[in-house]
Amino acid sequence: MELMQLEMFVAVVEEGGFQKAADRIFRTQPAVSLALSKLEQEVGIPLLKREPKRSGGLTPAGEKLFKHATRIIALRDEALSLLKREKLRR
Amino acid sequence: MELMQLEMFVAVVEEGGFQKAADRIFRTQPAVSLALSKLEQEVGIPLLKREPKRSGGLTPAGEKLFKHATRIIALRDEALSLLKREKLRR
DNA sequence: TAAAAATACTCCATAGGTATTTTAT
DNA sequence: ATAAAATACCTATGGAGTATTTTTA
Repeated sequence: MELMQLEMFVAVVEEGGFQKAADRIFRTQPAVSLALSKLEQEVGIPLLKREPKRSGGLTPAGEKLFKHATRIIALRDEALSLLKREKLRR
Repeated sequence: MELMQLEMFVAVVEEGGFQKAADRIFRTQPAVSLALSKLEQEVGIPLLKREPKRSGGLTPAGEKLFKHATRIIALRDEALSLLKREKLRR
């Protein structure tokens, strides 16, 4: 599990689709598809309900991961902005 | 910035050295050294005071990142264990 | 049948290992 | 002199792109 995977996962959920998620994070749809397949394989349980046309649904496991993922990403962003400030300080 | 880098960073701080950190996370000392150099390069500011013999010191930026990194890693571990439980549930 | 996701394939970047050198006490 | 980190070098893995196929509402 890596931050980029979590960021992709969050993007898919929030944007409601792989292509839109890909656009948001400057990647391609197959890259997102592959990364999420791999994440699901790693954790050993499906996270997304995949259905063309009406997509973006989460499994129960997906719901749980989503809550944590958003907090993790937020903490990372907070850390990055702290470091950016620290960098300017000198 | 990726979770593995943060995990290595936390390990170095907690273990007080690169070699011991490497042992803890099943990597080699050069792998840890390189990963942390890259992390510092990414954030644009030194995180560790590097001195052979007496190592493990943190810069002010390093202190700040450490606090966030431990929380991020803890959240990840929490998510993983939730998912593991969810997996067993079926 | 048309949208969205998955697959096939190719290529390149890089993460990681072994071996060695450098550094500071 | 010695313990620890950095560097050099090489290889293999996999991440990402383009093109295409599959899926299901």
